[in-house]
Order: sequence, then C-alpha cells, then structure tokens
Amino acid sequence: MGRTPCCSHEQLRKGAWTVQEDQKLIAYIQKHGTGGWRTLPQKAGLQRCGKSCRLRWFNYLRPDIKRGKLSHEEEQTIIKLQAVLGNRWSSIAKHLPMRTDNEIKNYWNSYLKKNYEKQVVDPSSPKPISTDSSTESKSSDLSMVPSKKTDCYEPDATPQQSHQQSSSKSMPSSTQLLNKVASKILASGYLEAIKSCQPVVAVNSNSENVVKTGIVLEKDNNGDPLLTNSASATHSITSAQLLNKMATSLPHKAHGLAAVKAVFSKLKEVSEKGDTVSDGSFISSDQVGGCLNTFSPFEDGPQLITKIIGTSSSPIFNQMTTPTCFSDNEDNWQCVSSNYVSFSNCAASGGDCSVSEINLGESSSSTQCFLFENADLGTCDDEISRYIQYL
DNA sequence: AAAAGATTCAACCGCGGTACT
DNA sequence: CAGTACCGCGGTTGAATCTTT
Repeated sequence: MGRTPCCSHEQLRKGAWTVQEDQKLIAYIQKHGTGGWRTLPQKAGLQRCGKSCRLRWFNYLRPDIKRGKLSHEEEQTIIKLQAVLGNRWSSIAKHLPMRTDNEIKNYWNSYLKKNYEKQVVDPSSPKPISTDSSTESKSSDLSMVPSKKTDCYEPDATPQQSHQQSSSKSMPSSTQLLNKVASKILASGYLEAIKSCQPVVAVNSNSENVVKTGIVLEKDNNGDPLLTNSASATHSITSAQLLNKMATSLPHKAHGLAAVKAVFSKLKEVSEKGDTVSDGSFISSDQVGGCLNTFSPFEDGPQLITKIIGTSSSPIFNQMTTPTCFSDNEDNWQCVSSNYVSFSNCAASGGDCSVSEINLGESSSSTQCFLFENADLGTCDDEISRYIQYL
C-alpha cells in the first residue's frame, strides 16, 4: 500500500515542545476541535508534523488527563489488566480514567514490570476463569477479570466491578438473575426493613450511561434513566431499582455500610438457595478521586455470584456477577455489579488467556467472555449459540 | 563536588486498520 | 480493486533528571 511519510518535511521541528507551540496548539484545538491532524499544523501555524501535534495533545495538553504519580489502586489495576490484555495500553488506559496509554506504558516499562516480575513467576500466562467454581474460581482468577471504563474508579474491587462503558448495553442474564433474587427479597418482606429510609439521588449521574446491578441505564432526552432491558422494565420493581434503592437510601455512612452489607448478605443468602454459589475474595478500601468509599458487600471476599449453566460435571459456561458499593462526596450510596461469562469448551489447555468482548445477540447486547488465545473461535460457536439461546 | 550509572517520560517512528477516491 | 490519506497504536529512543559512588 502506498503511504507518504508523515513527517518528511525537513523544515519541521522535532524534539521537546516549547510553551509557545503548546499555546498555539491549545488555542487552535479550542477553537476548531481535534481531527485533521495532517493539516492542523499549517492552520495552527506550527512547524510540526500532524502526528506530533496529535501526540502532544492527547498525551500532554488535553485538559481531561491526570498527571502525577499513579495511586496504588491504579498500579494494581494496571498489573491485573496487563496480565489479561498484554501490552494493549490503549485498552488498559480505558480502565484508568484520565490516564494516557503512553503514561501507563512508561510506568509499566520503567517500574511495574520490574516489581511485578519479582512477585509473579509467569505473569504472561494468566489462568482463565475456571469452569468449575468448586476448584479454581478464586481470587487469583478473579483478578484477571477485566472491567469496562469506569466513571467512578473503584480500587481493589476493580477491575471486576466497574461501570460498563457507555457503548455497552443491557446484560440480560445478569438481569434475570438479579431480578430473580430481587423478587425473592421482595417476597421475603425484607425490603420493608429499609423502606423507611429516605430516597437519595444516585451518584455519578454525569455519565451518559450508568450500570446498576448489571443493567445499563441509558438516559432519555430528559436525562431520566431509561431501562434498556425489557424483562426488567416489566418487573414491578427491577433488580436495579431495588438494589439501588437499598444502597442509596442510607443517610449516614456508618449506617449505610451496615445496612448495605445486610442487604447483600440477604442477597447472598437468597442466591445460595438457588443454583448459585459464592466464592472469591476481595477487601473493602477507602477511595480517592471521585468515590470516597467503596467496599464489597461481603467482608470475607469478593463474593461472586457464580452461576453454572449446564451441569456441574459438564458446564457449558460460567456466568458471574460481581457486586460492589460505593459512595460519593455526598455520602450517597450506589451498588454496581458487572457480568462476565467464561466458556469452558473454548479453552485449550496451556494457552494464554485473553479477553474478548463478543457480541452475543442483538447489536445492543455484549458480554465479556474469556477465551484462550490459541482457541479457535469457530469452535466456540456452539457454546455461544447455546448461551444466546439461554438468554 | 563531580562523574558515572540508572531512571523517567516526552516524543519519535513505523506499522496496521480503515475510509475514501 | 488498488492506491492514497489519515488515524491510532505500541515499540523504541534519547534528553533530562535523579541517585549513587
């Protein structure tokens, strides 16, 4: 394919940018926006190549990036995601709001890689989520679970309990499970115990879409939440509404923590009566930057609700839901859960695990799936088809 | 205080993907 | 269908800075 060199002009400047150049670039982009990088330098009066301008803007000048040392939570997220995604820095960066791929890449190469390799024998070969919850689906595996981009970052609980990216849509299987649980909680009368709590506005409403208990809530033209899952919409009270009502109707922090834990303990109890099991481990921690507090409802671990589809001896796939709760500056509490699926028969032993986001049905439906890199995607068709049928 | 070595990180470079003609 | 243009990504470089001797 023919390709002209991007920066062939000898008169173009290279090297460190001056303050004047930065100002020119900022002024131009503020006026005209980004894009058209090839012609931008000329229009902006810069003796730079377009690629250089783009890089300078995205990695340094744009206003929505956070600079400075990465937090411990961010470090952990990078380590986890790097194990799953490899050196796909732009993908990793999507999970770290306000951080650039270049910054993450540099941080990994200069610091994390060395430190991490001291701790892990073979970080390049993470295990997939086990298809047998009685054996391998413990915290080490869970740490490989990727997240979607968060608008409110959660430390140790991340990456598995993030909000879904705005491009993602409903998660029907999660919804089914949660609605099932919700209906049982409703039937038990447990909800009555918290009905006296005052309603509180949900946090993080600045995002375009907010995932609440596995259901993506889009906003309508008026900015009001819009349920995208018809099954939920027909419920008298959806799981999202129920759990968020529980979680956000708590006026005081101490009371809120205790109450939300109680809610999820109940949820756990109800879940275990059905065809679900719980395991895993993660701990609560305070949060910085956006969310003040976040915790797992289960003190003794990140308690997945793992649902084996098929039989325990011959699982077709695992379906997992990971709940967490967090609050904003106003001490408004919200609960979130994310949904993941691992396909057992697509896994070829000994291969590296990768994460693929597969569209499992209508264009609006996507679920994170765990596959082995050396598995033939074609062989997964059957499993995926069965999963779609299940949904 | 100065030289040497190590580290950091902004920037460069080439390639792949994709839209357009 | 081929050529071209553009964008974005990831590997690499090298100047600046920091640390050690």
